[in-house]
Amino acid sequence: MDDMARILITSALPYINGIKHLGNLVGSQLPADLYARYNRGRGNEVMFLCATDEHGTPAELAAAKAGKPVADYCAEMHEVQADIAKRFGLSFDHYGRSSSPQNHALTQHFAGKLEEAGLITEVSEKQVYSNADGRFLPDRYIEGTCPNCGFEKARGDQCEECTKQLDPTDLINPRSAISGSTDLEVRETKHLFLRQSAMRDQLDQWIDSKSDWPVLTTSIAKKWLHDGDGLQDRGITRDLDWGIAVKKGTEDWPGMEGKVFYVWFDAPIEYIAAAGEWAEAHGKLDADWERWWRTDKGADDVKYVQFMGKDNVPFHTLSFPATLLGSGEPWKMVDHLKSFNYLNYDGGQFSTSQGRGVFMDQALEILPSDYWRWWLLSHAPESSDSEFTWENFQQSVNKDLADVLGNFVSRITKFCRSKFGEQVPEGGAWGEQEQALIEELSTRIGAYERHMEAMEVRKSAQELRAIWVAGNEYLQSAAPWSVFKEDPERAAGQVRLGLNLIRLYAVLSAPFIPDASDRLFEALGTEDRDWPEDVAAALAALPAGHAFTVPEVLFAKITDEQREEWQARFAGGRDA
RNA sequence: GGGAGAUUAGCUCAGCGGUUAGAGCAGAGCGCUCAUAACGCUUUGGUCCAGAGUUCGAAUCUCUGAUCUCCCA
Repeated sequence: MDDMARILITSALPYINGIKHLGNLVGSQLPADLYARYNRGRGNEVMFLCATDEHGTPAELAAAKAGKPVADYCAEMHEVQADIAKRFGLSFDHYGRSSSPQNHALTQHFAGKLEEAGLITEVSEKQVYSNADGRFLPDRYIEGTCPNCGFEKARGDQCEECTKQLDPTDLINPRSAISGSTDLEVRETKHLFLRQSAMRDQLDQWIDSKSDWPVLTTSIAKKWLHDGDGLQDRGITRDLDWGIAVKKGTEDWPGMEGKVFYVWFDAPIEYIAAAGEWAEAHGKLDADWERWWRTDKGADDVKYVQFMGKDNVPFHTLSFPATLLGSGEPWKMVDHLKSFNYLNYDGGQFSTSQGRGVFMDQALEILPSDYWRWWLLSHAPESSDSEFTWENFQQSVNKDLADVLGNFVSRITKFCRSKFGEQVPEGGAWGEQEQALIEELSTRIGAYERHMEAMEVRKSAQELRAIWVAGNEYLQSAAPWSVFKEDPERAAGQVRLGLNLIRLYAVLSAPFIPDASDRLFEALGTEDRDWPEDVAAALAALPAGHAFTVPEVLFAKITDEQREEWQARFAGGRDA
């Protein structure tokens, strides 16, 4: 076996204002978890990090709507999201918060380093201030009549009716989208900009060095780098209360009093800060997290993989790298970047605002997480958008989980119990059929490993399913229920192999369906979760005489009645 | 307005220059009876969005167009 590899995995940070839907889940956190669990299963050292993204105007508004101080609101919502993530089996080593002290310090540190490197400029801007709200309003929180088409609810950044891009000052009868107040004025305010334009060549070279990235990813980055005037500088501060105070490291930043960093700047830095939070939570030293993130402190042999939705690619290929490279410090940069398309819901989009589709908490109310994990991962939107329909969900889950895998476990354990009792029977030797099975499994497991390592999620699922099917094919052709009548000893050997197949399946399936896998290990009375480097040896792991119990139904089927009920319930309008 | 992706069997998708285009599900037939009316075997089913071009040869490359989705302006 190869030396143990070290894998750093991050998934895009979910925003704090509400529970995410299944489309969000399958776009980053779930495949990241699959990859993390697989690598742990292979014996690699894994650091899997995620966090809630908590700053910005939407969080403030959501808190105000809930009638709570924003810090309290975020703290509560973080707990809610962390709890749901845990119940979905997302195996983060740490699930942090972008509002953590670690992220405050690190964000201010990066800003200071970028300033030292001459990559920060101060720009004076005119922004709309609402006297009634007592705050500056981001462009999209100003509403008015579109000067182009007359649409009355145009936003300050764009008219959704005629798609014309607008400046807030273009609007006729502008008003605050928050309070409706028309008592608005334009005020001068100063902001810091990150000079991404000055880093274009450096970023370009870095992208060029990633020859193994998908064209989809590099072409998006290249377009941003070279289109028009090239990569634009971006504001990294805002006039808000909720956020990370603008400082140069630990020192004040003259002229920036009362301002905070813009959420896009501090959010990706939380990937790193989350490792710091992990260290604190586990009583570790700084060196323990720095060996994942600082190439001068041990991270030079780390493989770093990011998971995200396609819309997040520019941030991860340009903005965040600009921060890291610009600091002049030896931070670990991403090695592989896996992005996903969108999952649609029954002929339309999942919609958080309209409550259309299934949200993570609702999903767990109606079925265990493994059902969702299996369907979502085996239908992950990798090459294009994919679609969730209840019919497809019911069919796939019933066939794959209940019939192919669940029933396999059931038939072999129950047959053994009735003929040999609840322990692994002894006697019998492997013949041609068994050798053929071992060969097929070896080939298929090899393919499964290659797909997993390439992060080909759907193909991995297909191969795993084929591995389950191989067990049914073997049983069918070996037919121990017939053999038993003439040659009980030979049947015993076949059953012993079948029971060992269950353990093998529990090991291989754990990344997809961890809870079911745990139940199988429990029923088999073993904690031997070693990856099958040698299939023949793995199929002898449970020796004759080893006691087991027949597990309860592993996956109950989804009935037509259930499907119809859920279909109606989730058609639109999250029950408020 | 610019860019990207998609369009292959009823459904969900592989295949991305080389024999008669594949898988799973659904449909049909047969077998088995250990099992969650489960499993196995066989099988029906396709102008590979349209048109033009390159090539000895195209689902696969090029161009044009259509439809859908997303991103950017």
